[in-house]
Amino acid sequence: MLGNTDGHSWENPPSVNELLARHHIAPTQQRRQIAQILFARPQHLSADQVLERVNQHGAVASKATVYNTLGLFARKGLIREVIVDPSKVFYDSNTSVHHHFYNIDTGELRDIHSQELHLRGLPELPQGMALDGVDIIVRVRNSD
Amino acid sequence: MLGNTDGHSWENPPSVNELLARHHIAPTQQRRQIAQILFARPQHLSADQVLERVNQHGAVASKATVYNTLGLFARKGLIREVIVDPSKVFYDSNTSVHHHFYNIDTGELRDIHSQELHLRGLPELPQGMALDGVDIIVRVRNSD
DNA sequence: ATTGGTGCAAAGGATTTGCAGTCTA
DNA sequence: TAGACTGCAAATCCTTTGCACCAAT
Repeated sequence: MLGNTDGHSWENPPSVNELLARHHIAPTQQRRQIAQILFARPQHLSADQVLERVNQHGAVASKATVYNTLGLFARKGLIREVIVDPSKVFYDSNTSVHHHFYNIDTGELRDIHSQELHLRGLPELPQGMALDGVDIIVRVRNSD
Repeated sequence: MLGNTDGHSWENPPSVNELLARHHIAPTQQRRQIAQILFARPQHLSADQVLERVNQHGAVASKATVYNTLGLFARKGLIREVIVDPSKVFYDSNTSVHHHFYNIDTGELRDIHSQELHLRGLPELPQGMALDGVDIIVRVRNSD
């Protein structure tokens, strides 16, 4: 795979500055740092985890800024919100089309590549509605 | 359709007492009332909406009891939790296999019948995991 | 008597908000 | 200097918990 839908390749990732520019987001210190963490590799992080990591080596961003930034990135299409757990939102730095395994025992989230799972027959949308996205979540639990 | 997976038909619904008995749930006043509301028809309700409706004609159940009861019903398989909105859980009184449209503008949740949408190639589950369920959420927004 | 169920209020946790201070063009 | 961004603390909202009371076996 050389790239994804509206994005970049993970093999040869653009700089964070370029990423932010591409999505029309003003590059501030904390936005760059947060993007740095998110786009180090495809991953699923909660706001709390991002907050923790961004401040791991000294204070960089406040809680409010992390929430604001993640919300902004999601609205701008840089990252994807994954809603699988009522208690917190995950942010997925991989925006290519794919789906998820969610382990309800451990809270672990794993990708399902889009080739592994296909939908047949998306029903027509109700009047006056536009498609925003399709989420497929395969919930699993530990079988022991 | 005469019935659904582990359940009952909506054309000829069993009494709430029978429903509770079938799922090994002790029939108390408030559980009966809550079931009454949920199973009046297939629908999607938040805990708050259930609380509101159950107490519409005089106090019947407290907030804690509504939450406890909905959690219990979900664990026992009487209803299905639908997680589409980070801010609240919906409870679906229709437990037959089906999926959902979710309007991110209005918060409205609508069924997609399982015949309208099929999955091809459920990937094999990771080691030591058992399938719990598959949720498909088609997110839509108002196109105006 | 013991077990389970309920109600109330308080606690909890994730997220948002208000607002003052900062930065940058 | 205006407009955008940040930080802190307080506020909010949904949900869970602790604990005393009540009901049924």
